[in-house]
Amino acid sequence: MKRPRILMADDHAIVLAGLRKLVEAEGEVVGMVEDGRTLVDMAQQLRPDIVLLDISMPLLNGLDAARQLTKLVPESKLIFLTMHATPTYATEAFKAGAAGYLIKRSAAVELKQAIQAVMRGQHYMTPLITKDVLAATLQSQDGQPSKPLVTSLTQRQREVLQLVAEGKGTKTIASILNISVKTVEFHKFRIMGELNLHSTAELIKYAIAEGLVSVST
Amino acid sequence: MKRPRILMADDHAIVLAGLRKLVEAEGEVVGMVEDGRTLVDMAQQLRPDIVLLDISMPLLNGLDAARQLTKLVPESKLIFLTMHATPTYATEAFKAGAAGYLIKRSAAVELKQAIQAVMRGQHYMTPLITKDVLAATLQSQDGQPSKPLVTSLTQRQREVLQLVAEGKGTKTIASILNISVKTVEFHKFRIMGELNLHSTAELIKYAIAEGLVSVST
DNA sequence: TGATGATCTCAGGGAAACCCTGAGGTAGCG
DNA sequence: CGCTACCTCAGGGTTTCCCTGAGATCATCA
Repeated sequence: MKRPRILMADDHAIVLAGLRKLVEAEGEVVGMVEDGRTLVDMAQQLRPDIVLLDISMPLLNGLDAARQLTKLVPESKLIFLTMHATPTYATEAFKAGAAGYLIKRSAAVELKQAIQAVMRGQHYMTPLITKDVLAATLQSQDGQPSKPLVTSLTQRQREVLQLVAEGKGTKTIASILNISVKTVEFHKFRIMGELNLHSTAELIKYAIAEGLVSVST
Repeated sequence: MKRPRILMADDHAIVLAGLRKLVEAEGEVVGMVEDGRTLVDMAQQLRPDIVLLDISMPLLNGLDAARQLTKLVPESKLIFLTMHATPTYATEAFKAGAAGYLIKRSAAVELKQAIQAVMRGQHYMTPLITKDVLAATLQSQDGQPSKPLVTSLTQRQREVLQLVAEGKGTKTIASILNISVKTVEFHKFRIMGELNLHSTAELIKYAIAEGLVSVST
């Protein structure tokens, strides 16, 4: 197989230098950039086989950079390597034209697998989040597949979730909503099943991430 | 100069693997771990010359790990390598016994400089934030020291709080810390009293606001 | 119209956590 | 030495957690 020419983009310079050592085992690193705008410029000049990029970058974020690159340099395969492990970011990445999605918690060997997969014309997603991504897409077949998962909850479930995240006890929530404690417990149970969460702590962090409640209170 | 034995800690596996390649040019990498608690264990066994560690790590954050390591393995020099570029974290790190502080935006060459500096018994701080650190120090001379961190809690209380906020159950926390469930409950009780909080939900939001844990994980 | 699916409602019940009180052990310090 | 701070743990009543089963309502669809 042809040795791919690779352009790398990450705003963490020291991390980028380290990753280069790993990537050099799989291909030729033709450039390294530290912001999205420079990435778009360099990609047009270098026309690399693979662009390895982060999402969080100055001047232009990785998702918007990807949307431009799919039009400007359609022959380059895009592989995201980011700390974001949420299904929302992953689906956005693929909608933006990505061929691969890794997270920084992924094992180093996944980098090799992803590069080889996209060079074969295949897609690659880190197994660490495939389950969540599938769950998210299945639940939103009709509507936009990239909306936050909170929309898959019912009205009542969102009410309960917010009160839980605000620190209200089960009994308090029951009296606020004029339902029994058992019903509140049931809603929490269903919410956790729906979102694939397994503790009240995760429930609260989810509500915070979705903006249902604020941390400053 | 003696070739230093280095232990590395970062919860981003793929980043860690890349950094290893850089570090191997400066010393012998004797181990790599992905959480703070394993770091403390391994450091006691390996007694490395240098510990290169992140702040954000599961089970035990890097700052608390450093506080333990300065007592348990005082001969090991601690170099932080983190994405946190705020003076607060940097000063906390040095108060916790660090000999070096880098951020992930630092240039790769700084890694070499930091390692060599601490091996000579000197300290190293990335020039990217020295100005801010000095400004913060001067500002805190006259007025109150600006410290939003969880310093009012004891070491043990912070450990429990982090695990609670990570979504671990009381029984799980007890086994991780090798103490009884009752002791874990007691710590939570004292933490809530100390912080004037009244539910696990508020506890979690507090930990998030203080940066003990991240919502995106 | 009857069937179906989605939702809300609630109970049972064992396990676990919550909340508080009391109390012993250890380390540092004046 | 006494004092303080901290960690440790038990007891025990109350509450919540987690899951299963089940009836009621309502909109939609065949």
